[in-house]
Amino acid sequence: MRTPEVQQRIESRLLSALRQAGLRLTLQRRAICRFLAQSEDHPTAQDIYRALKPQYPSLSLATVYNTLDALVRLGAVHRLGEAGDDAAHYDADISPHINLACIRCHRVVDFPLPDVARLEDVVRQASGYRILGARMVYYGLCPECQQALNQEAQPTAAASE
Amino acid sequence: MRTPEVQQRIESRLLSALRQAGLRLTLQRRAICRFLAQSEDHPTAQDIYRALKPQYPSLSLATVYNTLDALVRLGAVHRLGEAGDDAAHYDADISPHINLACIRCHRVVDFPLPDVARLEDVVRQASGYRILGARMVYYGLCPECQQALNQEAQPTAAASE
DNA sequence: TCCAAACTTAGAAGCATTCCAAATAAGAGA
DNA sequence: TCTCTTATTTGGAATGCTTCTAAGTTTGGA
Repeated sequence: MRTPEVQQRIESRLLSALRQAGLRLTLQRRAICRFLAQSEDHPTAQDIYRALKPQYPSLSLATVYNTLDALVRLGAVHRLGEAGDDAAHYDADISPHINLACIRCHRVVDFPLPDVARLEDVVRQASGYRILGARMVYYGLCPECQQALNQEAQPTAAASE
Repeated sequence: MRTPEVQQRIESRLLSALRQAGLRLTLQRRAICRFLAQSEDHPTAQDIYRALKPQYPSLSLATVYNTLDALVRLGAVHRLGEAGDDAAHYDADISPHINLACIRCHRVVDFPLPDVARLEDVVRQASGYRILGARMVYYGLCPECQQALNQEAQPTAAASE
């Protein structure tokens, strides 16, 4: 559960990014930023659209894509492509943290990341990049999928229980 | 430039992964694995298809997708979604390394990663994941795009040169 | 050599994402 | 507060990546 303080901080950061880029803070953009700040998982454009449509009946899917695109271009939001489903997922938490991506069930869960400040400095100086955000991705099998794979391999032993 | 030894190692690893999974090593799959092992950048399915079509005229795009999907499911290849263009990119180098993703020009370049073995152990033990590969993603602006943005901001100063 | 299962192929279908033109709303200035 | 300019929203069409399907082909074992 993301604490209200964290939500508030993320929402403010997203709105600031839009404002500083000279973009207008429309009702729709505010709603999308608020939703991104609140959601713990990594929603797709469709997820956001479906969640906000009831409260904002005029909302268009194109607007969701436009806003997400603007936020990604500003570096305020990350676009994730590890999920096996074809839709892009978005993450408003751009602080260095680990994403654990299961290659079987395609879930992507967060994991706190120990200090990487030094690493970031090394990369910044050697590459010349202006670094806006970071993300460590480990690909693997989550505990549930490891168990499921074991049961698939020996189905009789488990079934005779 | 990827050294021939590295190419060979990657190609062998991909073929082994397919073999160990009980999948057949067809001519097409061998060609796709070889191409993945050789390409330094992060090709899309289309890139692979176009590159191999001349030499394998019967090759189908569906086969490319099937093979890539199999390799991703086996954890032998990573699917990247940071590129802003809509197609998924694939990376056969699953050793821990940094991807520098420019949010403006969408290029994704590799960067060698200092030792993260300790970090990986911490994550493995705390999460229960079976970790198959890792990738650090820094989002930011590459040197060229920083320069381009500066010129856009002060076009007259540069033009009066 | 023969067979069953796995694989490839081409094209159709599905769906995420982008594009477009008309309608609307934000924000600056009077 | 009112007006105006311009960015933005909207819905639907278009694009293009990816998946699906059925038929033909190939693989590897017996």
